[in-house]
Amino acid sequence: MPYIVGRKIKSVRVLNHKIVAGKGTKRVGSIDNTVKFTEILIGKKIIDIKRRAKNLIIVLNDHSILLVHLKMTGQLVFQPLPKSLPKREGLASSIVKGGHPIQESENKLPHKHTYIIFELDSGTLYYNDVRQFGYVLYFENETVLETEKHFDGIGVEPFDKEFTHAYFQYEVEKLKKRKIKTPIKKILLDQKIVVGCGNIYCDEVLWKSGVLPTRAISKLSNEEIKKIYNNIIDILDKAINSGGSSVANYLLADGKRGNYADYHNVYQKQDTACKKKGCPGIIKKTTFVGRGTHFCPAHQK
DNA sequence: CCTAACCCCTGCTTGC
DNA sequence: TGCAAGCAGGGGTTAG
Repeated sequence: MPYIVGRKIKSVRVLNHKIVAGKGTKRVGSIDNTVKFTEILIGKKIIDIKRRAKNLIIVLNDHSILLVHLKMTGQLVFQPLPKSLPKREGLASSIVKGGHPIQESENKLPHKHTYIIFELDSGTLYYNDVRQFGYVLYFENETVLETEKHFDGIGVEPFDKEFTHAYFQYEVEKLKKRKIKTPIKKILLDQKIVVGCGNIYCDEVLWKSGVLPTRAISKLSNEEIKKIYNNIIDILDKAINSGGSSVANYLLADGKRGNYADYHNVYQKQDTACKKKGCPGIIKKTTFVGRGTHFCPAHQK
């Protein structure tokens, strides 16, 4: 799994400066000089990869950091150097490759949406991003991440021991007083209590919990809060174990697609029968809190 | 302090 | 068949 840990960066090519400039982030223009971004990374070794919410933190040997956010269509795909071929097959192989590409054209890298190419000493790491919403930012060290408050105001990790039922219950109770009418979907989407529930998993969690996305948090029962808590962990766990949903352009690090979409119960299931046992409902889709929102009007209350 | 609206961007889908 | 408009969405910023 950690394909790139321990590898050294030999060269970096930035084909779209916006990805490294930090526009639309809390770090506007900190490094907007593509040359500087490129040069500062050469020779550094990748020693660790961490994650905080939906951010990827690539740690280098001098403890500088690449902060990566893929947003919806970003991809970080690693292709190892091809294994050296036996002498006799070497020539034949190169001929075959000329006329009959081994890979599908869409898998060929780099392609028109490849915006950064990291040459490592064992292969190549590509940053691709059709919609260019994502970013790869350089930080001198982890302290800078903190001082620049990049992660300020975001909630706990769903798989952290901090994320207990008691914590979730307590945080929801607090909001019940301040944000009486705020719908539960908005609370889950804004990442302030717990991170990880994007639009797909919000809809899935609420479907499984039998709670309408529009329901005001002040009207949630303790039992419903507990269901939502359990389902956040359950659904995110299952999604991760099946490699994510790959709804748009999401890929695993080796370029393969995840298959959690096969298990979706509501997301993009509008006008189909509700999959809850014995439920007569037909899944509906609306726009709510600025997002496509899917729910079963029969069993979600 | 809050919320709603807008912005970034391209590819796919829909409608005429 | 073509073309334009609409939609998708994480999360930041801006306006009110």
